[in-house]
Amino acid sequence: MPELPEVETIKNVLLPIVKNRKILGVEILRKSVVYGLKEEFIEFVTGTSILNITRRGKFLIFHLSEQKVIISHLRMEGKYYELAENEALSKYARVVFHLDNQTKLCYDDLRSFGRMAMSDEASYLTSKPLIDLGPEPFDITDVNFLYKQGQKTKRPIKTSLLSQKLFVGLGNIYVDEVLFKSGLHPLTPTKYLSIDDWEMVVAHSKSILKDAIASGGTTVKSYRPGKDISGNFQTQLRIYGRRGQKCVVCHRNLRFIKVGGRGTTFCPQCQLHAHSPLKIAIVGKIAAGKSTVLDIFMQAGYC
DNA sequence: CTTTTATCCTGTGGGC
DNA sequence: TGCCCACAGGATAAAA
Repeated sequence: MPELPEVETIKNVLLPIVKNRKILGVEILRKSVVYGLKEEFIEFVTGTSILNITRRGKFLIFHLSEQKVIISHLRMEGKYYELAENEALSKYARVVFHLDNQTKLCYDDLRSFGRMAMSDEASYLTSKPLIDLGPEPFDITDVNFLYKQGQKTKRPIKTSLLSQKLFVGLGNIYVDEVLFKSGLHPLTPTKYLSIDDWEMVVAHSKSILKDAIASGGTTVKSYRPGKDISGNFQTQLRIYGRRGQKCVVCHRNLRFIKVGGRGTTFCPQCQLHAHSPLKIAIVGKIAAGKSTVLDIFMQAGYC
């Protein structure tokens, strides 16, 4: 669900609400959401205070007293919100933190894909899962490492960008936006990207993510950064969710394919395959298989 | 080592 | 209406 701008927004909305609150108790309503033993987690958190909340990629980091840290990932549907102690929990509440001001911090997760893990200040950045993350997009000043890393794989560029290993923050929505703006076909083998391509990918990632943060994120389906708050970047999406429509730039029919199992919308005119011929002739007699071949090319998004 | 596949869950919407 | 299937913003462990 949430990508970098949504997690950043959630962090900003949540911090003033829970900062310096002491956690009096914890209820775990779905134990699979917490790594390790339920009792261990409750013991770990109870009695600590929430000193700060930060973000690393799409992970939320709760900094507690006693050098304790909770790493929280919302995956598709996770969300945090505060309720008064006497208010009823939602059907999808998975973890509830009881605070010292008659309120409770609720973690809701319809699909229960989200996870929370215990860690500490000394090691959370250098142990899994954060250890494998690439840099924050806003910290990138030199794209050379991306070019070098990219040379090693022929995986589709979209898959590489979603992996969070080159740099963090892009999910299925923003990666389609970035590739569209960069004029790159989502199936382009990563090794074919030039230094200039990487410059463009990084520049557009920064500007799109920055604009999305300024809009409070994108509200698709159920995302809410907080109670009664929703993002509105969805009005600025130029390619994501426009399946079946025409390109906002060239007015050709947009194409929808699967890349690494993820739904992908792109413009066949504005996003050409890098380093592939622009024209191919297919000749043959009737029933020789020309249209079959054409279908395969079209399926792959070459024409 | 890299890359692909299966999996964790629940709900919604389209087609028949 | 009911049923079945495809799809949904993500990451990870296991398998290949």
